[in-house]
Amino acid sequence: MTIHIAQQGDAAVKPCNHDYQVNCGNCRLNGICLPLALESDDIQQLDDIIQRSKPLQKNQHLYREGDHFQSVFAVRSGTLKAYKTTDDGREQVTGFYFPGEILGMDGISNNAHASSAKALETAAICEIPFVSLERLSALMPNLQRHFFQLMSREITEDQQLITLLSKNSADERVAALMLSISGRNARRKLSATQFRLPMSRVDIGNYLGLTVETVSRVFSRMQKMAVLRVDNKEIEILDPAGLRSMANLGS
Amino acid sequence: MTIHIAQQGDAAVKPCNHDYQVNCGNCRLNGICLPLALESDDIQQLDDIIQRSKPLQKNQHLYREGDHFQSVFAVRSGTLKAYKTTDDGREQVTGFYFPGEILGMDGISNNAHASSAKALETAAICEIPFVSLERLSALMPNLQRHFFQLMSREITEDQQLITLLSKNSADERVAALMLSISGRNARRKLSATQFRLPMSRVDIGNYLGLTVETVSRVFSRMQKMAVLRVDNKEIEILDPAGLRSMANLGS
DNA sequence: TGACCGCCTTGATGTGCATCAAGTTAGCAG
DNA sequence: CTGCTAACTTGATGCACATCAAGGCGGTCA
Repeated sequence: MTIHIAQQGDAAVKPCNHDYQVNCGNCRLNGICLPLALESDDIQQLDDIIQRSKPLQKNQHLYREGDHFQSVFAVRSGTLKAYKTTDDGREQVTGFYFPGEILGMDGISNNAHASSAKALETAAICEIPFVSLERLSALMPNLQRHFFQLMSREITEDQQLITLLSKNSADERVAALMLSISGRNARRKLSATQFRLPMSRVDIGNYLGLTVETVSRVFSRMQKMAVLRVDNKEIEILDPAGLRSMANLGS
Repeated sequence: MTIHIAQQGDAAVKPCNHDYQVNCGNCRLNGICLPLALESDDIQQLDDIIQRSKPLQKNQHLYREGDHFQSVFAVRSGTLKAYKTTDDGREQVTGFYFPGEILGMDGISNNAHASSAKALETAAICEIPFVSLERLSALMPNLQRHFFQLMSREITEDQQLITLLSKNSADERVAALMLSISGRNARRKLSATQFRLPMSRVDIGNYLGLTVETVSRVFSRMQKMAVLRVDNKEIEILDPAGLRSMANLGS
């Protein structure tokens, strides 16, 4: 078996050659992404159904509410936001998706995407055609189990957000989001205490059911309390314990 | 093939004889419940894994947050509420479950129930052991698909609630819940305009992120506007169009 | 370099719902 | 029936966050 190495001039014959060699087997996210819990033979099969197209640019849509549902997607790099548009034109951000996370599962129930997804920055995406995933799931119990678990996690996370929106103050909501992002960074072996927010204050507010002004004020307050250092989108968590107690979530 | 008819005296040998003859094939909910989209042979197989135990009394728990996850459940009669307890002891109701609906799917991700479920009134339940369901799903593509869809629907419904909590006024929230209950009644061929609320004002408020007092005031206001007739738990929708416009959801 | 624009911050004011408080009604046991 | 309790309603007051308004900062394009 020979391995084809990228060369000058390939671009003309192979679009997207810059990362054609990426696959689930060598992807550094495979410990947290869909291949989790699969044997290497199985990973190979999963890999065969996955499509990798050219990266999404900032603000490009991966799919839009109402689009025919065909695939779920894994984030390989970058960040996306999912959102619904209410009939009176307002937006509700329903989630942020970081590398290694799966989105699009809300489209399964009606064969149409229930929300839109757009890139907050340049993002590389793995597309997983759902019919292939179903076929494979029937053959690979571990994959079926894992996908059930992924959907179940989406449910529990939504329920967390419901509780947050319904019971927690502005301070608590923002603190909880910072902790969530911190934890997801840690899962990807990135710093849990220093990171750059990929989303705007508007998006944060929208996600947390707050206005921009309130989000901004909360950040200022946390900075004054020396819990966070905030420099525009750069965040440093100075006092993780303090932040956790502010979030008031316990778990 | 002989059909065994219930007789006096069976009780001694068969506990729970009062409804031992219920099965998915003859259940009047099979058009909206899990068996939906299955052939009758397949329904038989599904039926074989389903366990029907004696009904839950009002306020009894079906499962509690943290319990080991083994099964998902279908409601055959009665109503349940699912709720989480925050670490500071408060409750967050995450959903109400009516006949034909499935609950417990949030336990799949961690092999432990992420919420508690208790009966709001006497309720008959079908228990579906998850390992059996997985096994069967691998053999029956339609079942696998349908279960994926059910989980996906749970996700989209949670997202609806998120939007409701984050963007809508007290009036809109209550109106949306009334419409939701009305629609779910219609699905079960019951009246869409007259029904009895199985849950208390406290539960409604808790679910919608409001206090009891606010819920009560909204009901009074709607009654004054002749949109609803409210007599304690008895509800009559007098002006469905008005209620829809109050809910301000469009879809 | 300056002018524009999107994004963020900060302050002043307003309001929808929570909170507090005091009945009223329904269900139930005796 | 009488008394008890849980559930609900209604009113008065307060507050967290929205809204309105103005200004600062950073990036980009001519």
